Amino acid sequence: MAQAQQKRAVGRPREFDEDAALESAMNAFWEKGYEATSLADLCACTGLHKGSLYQAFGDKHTLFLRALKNYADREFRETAAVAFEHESPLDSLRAIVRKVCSHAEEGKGCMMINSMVELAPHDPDVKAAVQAEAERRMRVVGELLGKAQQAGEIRKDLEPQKLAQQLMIGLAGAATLVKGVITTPQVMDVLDDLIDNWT
Amino acid sequence: MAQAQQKRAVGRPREFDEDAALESAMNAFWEKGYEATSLADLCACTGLHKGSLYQAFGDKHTLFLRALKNYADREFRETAAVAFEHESPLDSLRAIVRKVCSHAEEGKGCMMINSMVELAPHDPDVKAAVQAEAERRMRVVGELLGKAQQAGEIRKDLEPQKLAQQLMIGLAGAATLVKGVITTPQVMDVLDDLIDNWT
DNA sequence: CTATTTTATGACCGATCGGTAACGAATAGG
DNA sequence: CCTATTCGTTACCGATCGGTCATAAAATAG
Repeated sequence: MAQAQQKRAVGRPREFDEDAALESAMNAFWEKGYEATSLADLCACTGLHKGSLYQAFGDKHTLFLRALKNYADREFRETAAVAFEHESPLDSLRAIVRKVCSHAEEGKGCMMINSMVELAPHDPDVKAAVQAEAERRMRVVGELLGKAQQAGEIRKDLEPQKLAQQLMIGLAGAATLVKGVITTPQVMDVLDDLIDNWT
Repeated sequence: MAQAQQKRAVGRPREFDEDAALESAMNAFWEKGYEATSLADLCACTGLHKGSLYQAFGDKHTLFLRALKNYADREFRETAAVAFEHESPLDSLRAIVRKVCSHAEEGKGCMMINSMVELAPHDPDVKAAVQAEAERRMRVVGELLGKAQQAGEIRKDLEPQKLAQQLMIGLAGAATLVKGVITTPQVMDVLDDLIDNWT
């Protein structure tokens, strides 16, 4: 395993950036959902042709799974980064809430939630991906809640596990309701109040 | 305007029950969403043919709006009924939570939430319907919260409006997460804890 | 009876769906 | 140079999409 940067391809080289194409596809799926995004849409937003898409990513379903994974990883990375910019665990939790809410732009919501609602009950692959991501986030949030409790920032009579579930449900509801019935600032306010109940 | 029960139709009489057909279509949309439910699916679950469907309900989009309205009205009716079986406003709220959670069966969720996530950002009609329904529910929940506060069942330092928003977000999150990452009993438990924080 | 109106049925429509095959262009190894 | 291999492009595939239409059946009105 010599070099990873200069991939010594044998045939004709790629003329497009695979990551950029994946990013475009991800945004299309994020905005319109799986069923409503056609191959024509994907070709339009990536600038590629069907053949290239298939050769690079496989069929629509496979491409969607990669896009979803890409979304999950990037959001997790960014959220974790934000979380550890603060000394106080509680401040980190509040920062996470703000980050997630601001990321769930109005009209787009959270791709994870969107996919869970649209596909999870009928698509085992999506369900597994969503469950894995939820578990990962629950772990991080649970740890932070434990630390916050240990630091005396949260009442000791509350179970961290329950609080983590409460927060996850709150975030999920937020990502849902921003799609039509409530504004992002409002939802942040409500979640802040929710956390206030724990102090 | 004589009689409503015996409709004196001039031509050939309907051979199917319109309400039953609407109910079947509603369940199909509820379970699979708008895009993923084809006309063929609707014909299969109603037992009708395309032509009959069109003549009775108009196109797919119109039928969906009627199904959504039907869902909203029935759920609202049932929820309101459950709410007023209790003397205590707080008990009514808890009953509403249980009702909504149990109605949002695992794998199907809540049709209102499903539609909001899938369509609200791109479909003005659905957005309006969802907003109207959210407003209606907020009103009921807000009233109950006010009464509960007045009855001393909820702390007086909390704003009913905020609590109503918290509950709506919680219910939305619940209806979302039951589709893959959490069970109905768990979600009920968490929402009960949420309300406990208010007492 | 005939005429009219409404329904049920199935054939049919163009458009679009996701996916594939064929072929020329561009690179590397020899 | 030639060959092998990969990529970009285009044409094409059958299936399905939502939606319409012609026609026959079933009722009432006269």
